This record gives sequence, structure tokens and C-alpha cells, in this order.
Amino acid sequence: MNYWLMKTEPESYSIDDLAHEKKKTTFWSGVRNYQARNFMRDDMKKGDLVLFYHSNADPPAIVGIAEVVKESYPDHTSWDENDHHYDPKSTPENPRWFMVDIKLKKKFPEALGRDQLTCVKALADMELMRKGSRLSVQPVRKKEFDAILKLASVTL
DNA sequence: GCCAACGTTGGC
DNA sequence: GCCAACGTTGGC
Repeated sequence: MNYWLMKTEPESYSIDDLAHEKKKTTFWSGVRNYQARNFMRDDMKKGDLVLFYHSNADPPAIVGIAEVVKESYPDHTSWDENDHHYDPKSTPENPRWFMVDIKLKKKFPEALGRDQLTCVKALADMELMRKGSRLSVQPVRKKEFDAILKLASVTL
């Protein structure tokens, strides 16, 4: 079992949007970064747990937990000319970008703002906390995941 | 809105 | 293969 963190701007897609989906499930389209793609395509497995993070938010925060319910498959928005994330180099025959499906498992009763996370020793080495970190899909260590559950007063 | 820290592109 | 220019991310 692996642990991950995925970023989204709540203005474009928030945890409440996910909560309101039929079956609380969505496909994680729009990732256009190779490192993030590789994590999704090669390493994310069904049952893995995902920290749901709001970036460019006030405050930026971890807001809940989701679960991978479908492993990687081509991101069809990449060959949709009308899509904001259209990439002419990606085609159905030769897809360049991939996505997974995630399902909401738990929305935190209180969002965990960045300022809170900064104080926690167990999270000091998190990719998320690294200055200048921009990776939108990133691995999380078990001890970090556990520390975050504890902070959020959540059990799964 | 600013800007530092990236990642990507493309000329050479 | 180098690297300058450019575009994007995301905290503040």
C-alpha cells in the first residue's frame, strides 16, 4: 500500500466538488507534468490512499483523504481540442498523458492549513513542504500520512 | 499581484 | 547537448 498527495486548485476542482459527484468518484485528468504522470501511470495502485490538497487557496491546506479506485489509463482530455489541457502530441493511438480514478474517503472536519503542517516535526521532510516544490502528484511516507490523520483527528 | 523556483522549448 | 528565453506553479 502506497500513500500519495494530489494537488488541486479549489477554484477549478475542490473536495466539495468531489463530495458531490455521483459515487464520490472522479478521474484525475489534466496532469501535464512527466514526473507526476509517471507516478500515476507506474506506481499508483488500486487501494492506495491519497491526501487531497488545495493549492492556491486561502489557506493552502490538506482537506481530506481519497482512495485510488482505478489504475492508470489514457487521459482523453489530452486530445480534446476544446479542453484547456489539450496537447496536440497526445492521441488515442499514442497517448502521452494518463490519469487514475479516485474516490472520496473522508473529508477532514477541519482543513489542515500549511501553517499547522509547518509546525509538525514528522512532516519536515515532506515534498509538499519543500520550498519551490511544484509536483502535483507526489509520494507520501507512511509516517507522514499517519501524522496527518492524527492531526486531523481522523481514523479510517 | 509579486516573484522565486521550477519545467519546457527551441535555436545553435 | 547547452542554455537562454519563456511559461507555469503556488506561497505569500
